[in-house]
Amino acid sequence: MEVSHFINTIIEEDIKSGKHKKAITRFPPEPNGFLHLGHARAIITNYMMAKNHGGYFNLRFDDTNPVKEDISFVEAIKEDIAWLGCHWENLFFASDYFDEMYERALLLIKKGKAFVDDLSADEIKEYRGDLTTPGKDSPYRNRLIEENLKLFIDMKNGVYPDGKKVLRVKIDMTSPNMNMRDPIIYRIQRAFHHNTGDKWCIYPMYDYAHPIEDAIEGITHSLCSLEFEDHRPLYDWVVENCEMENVPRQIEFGKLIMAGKVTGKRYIKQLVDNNVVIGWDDPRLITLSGLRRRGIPSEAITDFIVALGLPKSQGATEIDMLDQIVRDHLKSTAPRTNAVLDPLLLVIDNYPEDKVEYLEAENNRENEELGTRQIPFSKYIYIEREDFIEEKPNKKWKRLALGIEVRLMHAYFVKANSVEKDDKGNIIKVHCTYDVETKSGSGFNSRKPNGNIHFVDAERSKLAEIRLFDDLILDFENKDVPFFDKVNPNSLIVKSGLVEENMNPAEMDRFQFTRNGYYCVDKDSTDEHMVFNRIVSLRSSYKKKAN
RNA sequence: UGGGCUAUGGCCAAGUGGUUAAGGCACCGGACUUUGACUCCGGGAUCGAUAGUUCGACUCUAUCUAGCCCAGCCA
Repeated sequence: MEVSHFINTIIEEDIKSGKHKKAITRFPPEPNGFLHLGHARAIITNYMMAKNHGGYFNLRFDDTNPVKEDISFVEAIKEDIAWLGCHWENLFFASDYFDEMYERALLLIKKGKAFVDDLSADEIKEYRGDLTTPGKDSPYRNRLIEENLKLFIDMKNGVYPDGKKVLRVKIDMTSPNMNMRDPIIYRIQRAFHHNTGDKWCIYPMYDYAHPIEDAIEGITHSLCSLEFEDHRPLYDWVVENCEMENVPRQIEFGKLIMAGKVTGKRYIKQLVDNNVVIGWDDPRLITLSGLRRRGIPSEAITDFIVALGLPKSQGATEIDMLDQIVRDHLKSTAPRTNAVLDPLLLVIDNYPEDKVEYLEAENNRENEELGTRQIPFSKYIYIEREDFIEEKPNKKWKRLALGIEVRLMHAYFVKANSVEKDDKGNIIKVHCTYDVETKSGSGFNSRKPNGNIHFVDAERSKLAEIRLFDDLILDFENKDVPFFDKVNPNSLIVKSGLVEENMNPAEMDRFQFTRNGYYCVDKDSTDEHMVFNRIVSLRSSYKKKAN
């Protein structure tokens, strides 16, 4: 796929100048949570940059902090990335490189570039200064190399308790860039690591580990988000001072933010823990697993990411943009089928009592390859309640009303004559007559119907659970209201609807419910109890005109 | 208040000194229509502000304003 943005330009120049023969990239998630739409930008960008420039892309789990990570996320992340179609050449773990990182740290000490600091966490914070005040050197900064070497080895060998000492690098305590004020590169942390077990009690910090990981793997372009811009000088410092053979280049791009959508891990976790959503893969979430479960095609996500480009500006993209791309993907691939979410019985008084006709209906007018199906039609059918009104309200009304004639798609014209109501005045039945002359496909065109509506045969249809989704959080930007008070109580609407009797879908099958929207079979669905998720509704100018 | 980054129509976003300032989403008209869908046609910005440089600036300079990021032994 063609892409054009500043990073692509940089890579092309590096190849043209001979600096690199190809691009090697990586996606380095920390296995501490689920991936969401925002991550898709990083994944797809890294993947495509490598693929488009003769190279390859690695998946590397950045597992340098065992207390925050969990192996269970590793499989979930792999599944999400595979789903996006971004094939990784190698699967690595930062922990694979712990030995080499340790050796490089020894090298820094020997070069007089790193020292063991005995200051407490609070003291280190105090010595660091703040945004406007320069920091000052630690009193331990000038220890002898031999002493630093011994101390660091002792740290590694478990001589000291957690937090007692750290290894820091000597740069500049007065730097305006906080990251350069003698950053800590190793801390003591007795925690079981999913990969290295209890082998280590010291773990490298991100700023030290990441550039080494990239260099070891021969990454040419290390793409990450904007908040790491301030870390780039340190990244370069580590690569240089650790004397890494390969010199990767870090380039930052803007994060993808979706307007009105929750992406913060702690917020999603709270929603999950409080059963506001049914899990990390709830279709209302924009986690990749949620989008997948909802039925969004992964190709639509790729197209969406590419369409957005790769800006450094900050803004929130509206979900409508993704929705429209999803519709574009589904319109020619999803078979049409009729479903009635809110049934109203329609009795065709002049149709024979026991007669059943099977009418041919194309599965997709835009894609004949999807073929046709036979749909049953009889005296008793269900239509959508909102497709009938007693009195036609205005000339715009293109549905059924008393005295008005519409076409039942693929069947006949029917004219409504009377209604039956219950005690409360609710319409429970509409009586109509049909015109046999108007059968679909007969070529009849001597008069036009007032509209076209769909239906489902009353007896020959199946019940199904249909889930509709709305915004999970209302008034998202309002900071005055606590997060949980903004949860939309109606973000999930469950309908008991009727679908065609021939409906017998497999998991993840997608359909267009005629005149309504695109739906996907949910993982909760069984043969006895079908469950559909609305992926996205059809566009509609109806409600807008009505108002 | 120090440093880094960003600022183009309601939203996203092209554009790197000379274009009527791309495109998508959304919105508003209209055509077509056995999905009020699809498709098609039409509609809107002088580019955060100000002052400069220049024959000419969204593109260069200066100042200002606004937003985001940084003071974890997180990543």
